[in-house]
Amino acid sequence: MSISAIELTPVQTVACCSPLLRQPLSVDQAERVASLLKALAEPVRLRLLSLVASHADGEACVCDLAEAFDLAQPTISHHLKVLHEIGLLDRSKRGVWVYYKVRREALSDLGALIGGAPQ
Amino acid sequence: MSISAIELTPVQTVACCSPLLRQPLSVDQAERVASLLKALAEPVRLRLLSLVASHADGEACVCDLAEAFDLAQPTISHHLKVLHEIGLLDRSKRGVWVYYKVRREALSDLGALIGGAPQ
DNA sequence: CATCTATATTGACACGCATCAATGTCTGGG
DNA sequence: CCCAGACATTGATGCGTGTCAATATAGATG
Repeated sequence: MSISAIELTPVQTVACCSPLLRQPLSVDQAERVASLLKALAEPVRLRLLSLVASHADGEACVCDLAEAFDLAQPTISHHLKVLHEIGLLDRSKRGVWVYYKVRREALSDLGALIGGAPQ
Repeated sequence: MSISAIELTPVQTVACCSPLLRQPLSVDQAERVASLLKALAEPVRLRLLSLVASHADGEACVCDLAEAFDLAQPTISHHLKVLHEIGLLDRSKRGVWVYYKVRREALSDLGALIGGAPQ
């Protein structure tokens, strides 16, 4: 159902935008950026991101992550799915385990979009 | 109820944090960062920010801003209040008009927190 | 095939929040 | 003093979403 063979994550579709303050955002741009930020703007997901990043090899399986929270396993899976779908987490299945890894480039693109070009 | 006489905006209370990925966020840190991002993660507020920034002198009054949206005036006031309260917009009243101005430093702090230190 | 474990999906519920109409507050002018 | 205009506050409503229990899927092992 994707438009082309090239798969673009939501992050990539806005990473090209001017920094927030350079010119008025269009309605479409604002909605795309907002949905990205909404995905980040959740305490559990923020902790998941930083936990994954701090893990050995920058990777962590769901079982490692779920231990750190007082939440049901489906809830953790849900949050990981959200982060994966917007392109902030890579997902790789090895055996029975699923490993997630932070896409640092995506996060820094988003940071630059908000804070202005890092240059 | 603040800890000291120095008034810190929500942005300033997290701006000192390590970048998101350097070490696992505490529960408290995650909640503070999340509430900041929630304030940003709204299409109307994103457009308001970029509109104010693009306005002459980097300032705009509510009447200028309200014109750009198909929303009731109280809704715009509500969004401006949210952005002001987290420290992303400065507020100054002159006569009957209220002018808002982007605190660029606050935004760039937030961007750095997400995207890693701009260095 | 049967079973166990790791992870994902589904459906339901409760809570937060964007929005509006109505009303309040403040300032300037006649 | 009263009116008009700019902006804020309040209260109500509908929708989005974080959470869980229950269930499904999929890989490993015997």
